[in-house]
Amino acid sequence: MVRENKSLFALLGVLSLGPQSGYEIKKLIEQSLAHFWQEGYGQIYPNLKRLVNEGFATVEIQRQDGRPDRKVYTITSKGEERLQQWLIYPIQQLPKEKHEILLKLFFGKNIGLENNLSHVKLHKQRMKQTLDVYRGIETYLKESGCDNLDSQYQLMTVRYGILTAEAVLQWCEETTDSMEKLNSRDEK
Amino acid sequence: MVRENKSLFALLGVLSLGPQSGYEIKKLIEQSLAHFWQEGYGQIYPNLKRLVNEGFATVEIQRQDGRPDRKVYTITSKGEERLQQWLIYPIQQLPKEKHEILLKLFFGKNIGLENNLSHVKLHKQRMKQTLDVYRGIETYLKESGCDNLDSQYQLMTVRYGILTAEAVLQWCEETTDSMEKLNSRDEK
DNA sequence: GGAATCATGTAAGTAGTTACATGATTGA
DNA sequence: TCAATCATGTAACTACTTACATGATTCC
Repeated sequence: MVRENKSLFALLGVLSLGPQSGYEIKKLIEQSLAHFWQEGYGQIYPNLKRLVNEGFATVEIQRQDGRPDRKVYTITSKGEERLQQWLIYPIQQLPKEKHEILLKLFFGKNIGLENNLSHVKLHKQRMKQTLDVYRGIETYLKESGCDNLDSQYQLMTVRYGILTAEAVLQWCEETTDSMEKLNSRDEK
Repeated sequence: MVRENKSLFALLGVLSLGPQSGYEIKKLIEQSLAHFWQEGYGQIYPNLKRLVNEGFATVEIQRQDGRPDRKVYTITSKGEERLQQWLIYPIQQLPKEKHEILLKLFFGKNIGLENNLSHVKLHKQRMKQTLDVYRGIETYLKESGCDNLDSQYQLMTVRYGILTAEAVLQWCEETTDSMEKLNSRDEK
């Protein structure tokens, strides 16, 4: 089976929003896709080169005074077709996830309860912050872009982040309770 | 920053449950850790070798008639110490997730609504099946191991799977609704 | 007869991360 | 003066996936 390079499609997708440089693409991914996708420069620059080689994008070098040159990438119609093809193609698998906290908890018996508890507490704290960020984005998208189709789709991805983050917070509370019960049972 | 090889700790963790062969470790991971962790043979066998080289485990070759030899790995006390050290060490980051479905949805404007809708429907169907599996495991763990500490920790990891899967199903319904509203708005 | 299970492993390729290199400008 | 931002990229390394190789046994 030939593995498709998903980074390539992430880049094509971003370019479908408008011509941009590698640097701008990175920022956009960090700001808008971060909760479900991430790319480093080590992936972005070589893959942009590849997109141009294969005719899915074109480059134009822009001189700037005082600042480094920019290389602005534009999606071609061939690139748009390829993107649409991929967007329509059904997803083959549920994503494979790696959760360090669950790996540690699974083997929790090997260490004291307080140590396990502190992993959960830290996770909860981080999750709360993340949720706040998502809620901010949700509010912004609801206010600004009711009529904008792109905003509607972006809202759906943010809602995913919110609903799952809330579930994780609920799990943190439930798990804290379970651990405290285990603790009081031990003391007897 | 030195990256820690988490596969090594997953293997040490499994070995902390009892001596096992690479083949058995793979099965155990598929059965019990699958929803938050996965390892292929390409990771397992070379890493087991490494564990032995570094004194975290020992090997014993068991001859079997009619069947291939087994290499049974046993965790050493040095390995147990290393595992505990890692188990206690705080997690540095929330996991970075890559959700193909959200990546596709984010760029959903490029294709027709029905195409986006079918991604969500397929996802919902798969998620329902996954949830059923988790609920089965939950029931089993609750019945069998109330007194067993390992079961208690395993239950916490399964609960994570259940709560997040339920949230995702909720999201699927919400998203289906949103899309149908967009559709009827378009028709006007 | 054919598929699945038991059991070990390697090779080759793809993906992803981190650190390094450069250097001007802007803002606190 | 120090950090951040703008802007591009590579090299080295680590992680991960897939396919290949072997071969007996057991179950349908």
